[in-house]
Amino acid sequence: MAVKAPRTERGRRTLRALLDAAAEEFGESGYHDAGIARIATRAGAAIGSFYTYFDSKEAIFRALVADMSRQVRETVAPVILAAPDRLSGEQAGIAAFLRFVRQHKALYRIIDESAFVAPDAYRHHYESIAEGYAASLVQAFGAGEISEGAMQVRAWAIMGMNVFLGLRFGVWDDDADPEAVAAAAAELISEGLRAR
Amino acid sequence: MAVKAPRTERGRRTLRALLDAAAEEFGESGYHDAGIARIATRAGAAIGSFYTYFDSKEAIFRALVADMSRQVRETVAPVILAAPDRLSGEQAGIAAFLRFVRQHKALYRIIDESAFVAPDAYRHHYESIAEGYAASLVQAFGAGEISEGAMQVRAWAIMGMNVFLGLRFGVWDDDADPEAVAAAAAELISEGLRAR
DNA sequence: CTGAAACATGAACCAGTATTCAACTAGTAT
DNA sequence: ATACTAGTTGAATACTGGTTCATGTTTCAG
Repeated sequence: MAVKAPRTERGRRTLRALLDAAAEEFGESGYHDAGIARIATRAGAAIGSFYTYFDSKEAIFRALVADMSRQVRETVAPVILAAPDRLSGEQAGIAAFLRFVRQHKALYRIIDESAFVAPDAYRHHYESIAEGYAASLVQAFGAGEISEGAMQVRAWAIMGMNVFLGLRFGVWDDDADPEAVAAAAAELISEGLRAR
Repeated sequence: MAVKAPRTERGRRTLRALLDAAAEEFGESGYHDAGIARIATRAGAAIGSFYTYFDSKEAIFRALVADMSRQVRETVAPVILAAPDRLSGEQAGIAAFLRFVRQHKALYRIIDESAFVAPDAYRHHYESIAEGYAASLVQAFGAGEISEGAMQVRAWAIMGMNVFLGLRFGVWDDDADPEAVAAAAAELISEGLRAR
């Protein structure tokens, strides 16, 4: 088993501390330069305790990816769903995503790096988002809100947009106004570039 | 110096062979699992010869990123410029990019991984593309082809779309028709999602 | 209280691999 | 021909850092 479940309260605390410490360490140093010893130290635990809960460096990394994947979806999805229609939801979703990225830069890096450390986890993350996204596009089409088109392609295109905007205006640049970026992006998605 | 210039024809051949071998090795195994010894073997050279031309593993990786960054731009940019207008150029550009990715999956992976191995190189790659992209959008706006809007944001958004479509329909999925994907994406960029 | 299971500890181990280096060969200019 | 420079070689080195493990401590059910 990659991750061993603790049986006491003390164990749960240590496990939680290790996960939090790992998020910081991986986020700051990247997978390669992150060290088990440093993760343990950050968590106020010994190296041996690390191996009480995780089989390997990769195991804790995968656990983190799953954890964050869930966090992103649980943060953004409700915001989109709360909107009155798909297109206004778009803007709210992008803004929510940008704010999330700002507050969790480390986590964002980790998901990106999973493309190389744990490709299957990475793929699963984006495929599950794309699936939900495509489904909601189909629904919006049914409601007459959006035009006909290849929803799979659209879902991936919009996801890529979000990810790059998150990188550029969330991780790299702290000053840009998330709402303004989201507005420009949402307008692109809704109306396209063509002059009217 | 990170990369030492050869002084003879023989040296240039070896350097070239090492770069090609490194592209294969990094592409197949990723930065971490790639080995200098294996790169040298693939190139038909000795380990020592590797260090005749490159200071370190990271040095050859950076050299590759720069090399590929150039290749991508030199492949896609002319296709876009050859188009009669910005919007039809968009579709041609996406299709060209998808085809490029298919033919150079390894290279594509390397640029992506540079985000973690050589963040400055990664940033430089996308910033230089975004810059050219934004400039051409401004020009298209001047020509009355596209609407007003934040060109920086648009450039990054469209770049992100391309990258994700490249990943999903270029690297992961060989079967999808690049032209069809490009058409759907270009239509999204030009017209947006809104039903008319 | 008591014993067993869960948990904690960190020095030591060891595998993998980037890098060095001293001896050698090929090429070239004078 | 000679000498000098560029290029080649791969075993040995050096070092990093993930993982193991024997020993000690805490928790808690009965």
